[in-house]
Amino acid sequence: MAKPKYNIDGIFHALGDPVRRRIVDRLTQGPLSVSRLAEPLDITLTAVVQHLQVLEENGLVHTEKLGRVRTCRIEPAGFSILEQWIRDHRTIWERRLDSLGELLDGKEK
Amino acid sequence: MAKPKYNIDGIFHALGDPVRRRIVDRLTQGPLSVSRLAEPLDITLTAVVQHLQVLEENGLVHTEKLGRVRTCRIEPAGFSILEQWIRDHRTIWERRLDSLGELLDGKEK
DNA sequence: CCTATACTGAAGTTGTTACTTCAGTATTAA
DNA sequence: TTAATACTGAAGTAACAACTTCAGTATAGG
Repeated sequence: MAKPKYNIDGIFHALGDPVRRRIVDRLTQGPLSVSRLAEPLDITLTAVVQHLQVLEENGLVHTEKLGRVRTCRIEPAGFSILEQWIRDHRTIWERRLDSLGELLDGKEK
Repeated sequence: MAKPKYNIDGIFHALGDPVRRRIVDRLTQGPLSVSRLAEPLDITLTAVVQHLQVLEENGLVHTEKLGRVRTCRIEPAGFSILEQWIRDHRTIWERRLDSLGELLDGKEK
């Protein structure tokens, strides 16, 4: 599959899709094959593979094929880039976090 | 303008666009009017307003109109949701951050 | 060997997104 | 009161994104 680009643009884009975030969520509980990953998602295997490509291109997931099974696992690189972006920007909005408590309480995850 | 939704889906989508991130970057240095914001971006004013709508709908920017000028500033709410998402997921990939140093060194911002 | 499994790749469809143009409406300033 | 400024809104276009179908290929098991 394609090599990771590690740019913040693609990382935001990759994580902006709910299916891809769901894939990421499931992978945080351990590695899975493509077809195991696809089971609970009601889209075709092909679509899952396409999502995995996006995730892998952006350094969020790493996959490796052994025999006929491709195993997928979380790749921390992309997440670190994202975390770094947040860190770089946090100081600025932190100043205005004073009256934010009530907002966070009513948030959705 | 539209009211913020505060969902992680829209927040990732909003920040996935380089023009919108550039707007955010500029606003972290202080509030600006729509036309001042538009100056360095070589797209139409209308396009800038559309980007601002996306940012505002997702709680990343707040705008307020006084007279004929709409002033835009950073809104911490959306960023906090994002930060929370990262926090919720970080522990999982942290375990695999061992051999990551070299990756982060060669990264682009 | 033969069949099932686990993907892979190309190509097409549909909806969404980023952008444009153009024609407005308020404000402010002269 | 006129003209410039600062947006606003509707409508259209082009590119892209998410998905599908279908027709493969490679491996594993019986």
